[in-house]
Amino acid sequence: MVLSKACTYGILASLYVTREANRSKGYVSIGRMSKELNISFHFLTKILQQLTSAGILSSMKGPKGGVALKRNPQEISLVDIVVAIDGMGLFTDCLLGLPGCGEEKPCPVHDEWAGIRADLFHTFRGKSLAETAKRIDELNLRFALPSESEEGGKSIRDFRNLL
Amino acid sequence: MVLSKACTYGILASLYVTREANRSKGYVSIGRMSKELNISFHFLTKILQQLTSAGILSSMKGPKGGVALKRNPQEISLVDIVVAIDGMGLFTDCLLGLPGCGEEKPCPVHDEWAGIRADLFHTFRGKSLAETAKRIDELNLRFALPSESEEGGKSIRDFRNLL
DNA sequence: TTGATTTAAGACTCTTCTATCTTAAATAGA
DNA sequence: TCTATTTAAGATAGAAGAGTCTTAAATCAA
Ligand code: SF4
Ligand code: SF4
Repeated sequence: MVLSKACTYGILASLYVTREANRSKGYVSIGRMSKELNISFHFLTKILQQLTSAGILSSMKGPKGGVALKRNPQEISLVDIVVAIDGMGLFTDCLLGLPGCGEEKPCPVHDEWAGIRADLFHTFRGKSLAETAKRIDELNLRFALPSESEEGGKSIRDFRNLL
Repeated sequence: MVLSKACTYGILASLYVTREANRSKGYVSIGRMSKELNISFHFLTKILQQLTSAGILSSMKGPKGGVALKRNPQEISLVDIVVAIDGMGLFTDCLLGLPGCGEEKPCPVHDEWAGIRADLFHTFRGKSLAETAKRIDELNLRFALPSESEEGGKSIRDFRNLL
């Protein structure tokens, strides 16, 4: 998997918080978020703690507590979330996992992977929480996991449109 | 990690076999290969078994036994190795891991990821074992893991050249 | 102040990936 | 045929990721 589950959930949760912030002031309840996104409450809590200690979210305990964006959602990019949870590895590691990766002694797929890797980085870096959340509303995109009942859907794995 | 360790090793081993095939006829010893690539013998054996049952390699037991390419190395692409070991997931799965991924109900990063995913596929698909092995010789590229002694090198993780 | 609510933190379980070890089967060569 | 060599196959173990559970600490409201 390219992104860890934790990272995926972190992105979805960040977008959720961004949208809620547009609707009402105050902190967003993790319990409510976990229900709406179909993510395990305790697992989600752990992930959000990472984002909190990374300075992306702030949190508050007690009734009316929860998490909130610490900075302006236009200034937070998806790469911030990814790095906070999965680290920079995706954007810096060798595709073949060879230590000492680099221009001096590249492996056979270096040039191509370096380009794709940079694409990935720039894609995530160019997407702020604010505009991504906005696009969700405009285009009615999905960003929650499927509920137990609609699990039947499975992934569409269409090999042909890649050719 | 984008590719599993097993898949990485499978690619390196395939390239090794391809190069050996240019030098001498017959089967390539897994024991010798594991030493030169610095990959655990038993683990490598298991991976090569996958490639054998996938029809990419043929194998022979006993003295002078080993593995050999079953088809012409110009007709085997890196995507064949990846798919045989890691499956098609990398080229078909959602980046966010949402089931039901697709055009009908895409997630917020669909368009970008679909493009990058396709790039990855075409890159691997466009690289045959033959030409990749050739490029290794021409450009003196690396394709083995570092030995225990040169482990010091570590990965170069230069954040800046991505910006 | 008291109690209900909510996040924080850490221990714990479960699964998957990585790697190792043992035994069996096949082959070449003496 | 007999023996050494080499891959095949399955059991086992270790590490990391994913997910759960319990207890503690902070906060609000009555
Ligand atoms: S392609 Fe470049 S970055 Fe990837 S493993 Fe090879 S040397 Fe490293
Ligand atoms: S970007 Fe497309 S492929 Fe990736 S998770 Fe979203 S819908 Fe699925």
